[in-house]
Amino acid sequence: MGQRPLDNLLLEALPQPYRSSIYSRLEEIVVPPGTVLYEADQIPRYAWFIGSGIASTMVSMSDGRSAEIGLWGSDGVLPCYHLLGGMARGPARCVAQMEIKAWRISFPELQREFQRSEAFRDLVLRCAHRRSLILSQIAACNRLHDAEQRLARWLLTAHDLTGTNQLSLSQGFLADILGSRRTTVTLAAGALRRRKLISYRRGQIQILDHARLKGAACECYGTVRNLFQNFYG
Amino acid sequence: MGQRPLDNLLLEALPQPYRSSIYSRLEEIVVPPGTVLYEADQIPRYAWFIGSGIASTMVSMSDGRSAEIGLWGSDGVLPCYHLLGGMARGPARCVAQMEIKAWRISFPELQREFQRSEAFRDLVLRCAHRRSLILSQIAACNRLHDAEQRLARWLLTAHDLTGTNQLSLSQGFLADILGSRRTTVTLAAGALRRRKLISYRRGQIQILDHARLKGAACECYGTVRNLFQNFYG
DNA sequence: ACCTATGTGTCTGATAGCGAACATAAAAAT
DNA sequence: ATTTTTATGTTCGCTATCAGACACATAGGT
Repeated sequence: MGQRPLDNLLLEALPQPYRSSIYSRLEEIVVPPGTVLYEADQIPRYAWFIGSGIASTMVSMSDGRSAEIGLWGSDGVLPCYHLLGGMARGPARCVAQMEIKAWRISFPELQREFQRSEAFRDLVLRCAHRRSLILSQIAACNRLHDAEQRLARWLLTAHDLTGTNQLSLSQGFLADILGSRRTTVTLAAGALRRRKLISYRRGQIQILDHARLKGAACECYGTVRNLFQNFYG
Repeated sequence: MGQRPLDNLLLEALPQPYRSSIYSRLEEIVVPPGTVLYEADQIPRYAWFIGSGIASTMVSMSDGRSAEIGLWGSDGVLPCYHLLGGMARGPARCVAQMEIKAWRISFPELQREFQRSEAFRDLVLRCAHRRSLILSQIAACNRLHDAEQRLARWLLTAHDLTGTNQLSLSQGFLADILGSRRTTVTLAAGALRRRKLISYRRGQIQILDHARLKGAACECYGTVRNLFQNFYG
């Protein structure tokens, strides 16, 4: 298992010496779980390159209900869509789901870098490309699959992005992520625990059996995992 | 009401004389409803600039169920995500929902144009940007809103993209689009008809009262409509 | 006029999830 | 040690949707 290395795949894919010149302009920062990396409907202040930890992009409705539309780890840059062009406001906000170590930079400055450097732009475009395809799959998954399948998918993806089987998340937060009620998550998690695929206690979830948990997840887990492969290869 | 003009907003936003040189390399074509513009998991043969009509991008699961993840009219280029870079296979296929008049071009040729021309690339990036934001909203909508709200949203969006109140679609196809069962669509459509917001008969749906239909739709209609505004402005 | 495809209405029973309430338990704060 | 906050377990009735079946209506082809 072990923690992922503190690398960001996009930054590491940049050619030298350009990579070093970028790093020198980045601010290394550690933020606690719950930190909002950027807000919905606002121009983002910073762009973030995650080194370790995960963050969720979430869309909230006016009645307060919400659903996760993307889970981000140490690949890519956030918010990558907003770098592409035009007005930079979107319906999603981004929240750290655990302690995150990241490099950050003023968003307008990174927009200028996107215009200036073809090497950097190409990597951002690859990131946006993959992420759009992943989002496509998740959009359909949100409609077609039930809470237990989506919970299993989410746990496996979170494991892949963090390298740990131990996730610190309450069922209430998982309900926001999955776009379901807390009681629905409790039932789904209880069903997975009864089958000994996971265990949990008060905000700590542990994956016990990856192979069988994959069987409980919808096909979207595998589809998305394939899209994550060779992100910049 | 009346039909939309036979223009593609992206093409029309190109500066002259470059625009004319692009047009000269495009093939003008009319395709019937049901035509697949590109398949899932395959490298697309053509890129399409729609002039009139609408097409749906759909994701299908292995059990045969499917959901629409995007509705495309005379803005933009399809498949815009695949132009961004890297491997060009995605989980979505694209189907014409009515007769489409479009300009098409070999996909690899348009990829080269994307690399070559900054003016063209900028417009594609704006398209991909807006579309990613719209897709984000739809991904959450698919999870959080019921069939009747989503049906109302879809009908209004289809109207906005085609300029007509008369849509030729069976409830069976609407079920595929909305990711629901045909009987669920029948119930939702029946409820809207009882309130005199729409009328329909055998594959023909008509919007009767836009204002009140908007009231029956979820907030996602307005959110997405705002994102469509000033696409290239 | 007939047949056939397809679209629609409408039943069933079954299930997933909602929405709200309440009890318990564990951690955190004082 | 006590209080407060938060997380989880569990109940209830209710609704939306599923899954399957069948009847009927309509449009198109012959």
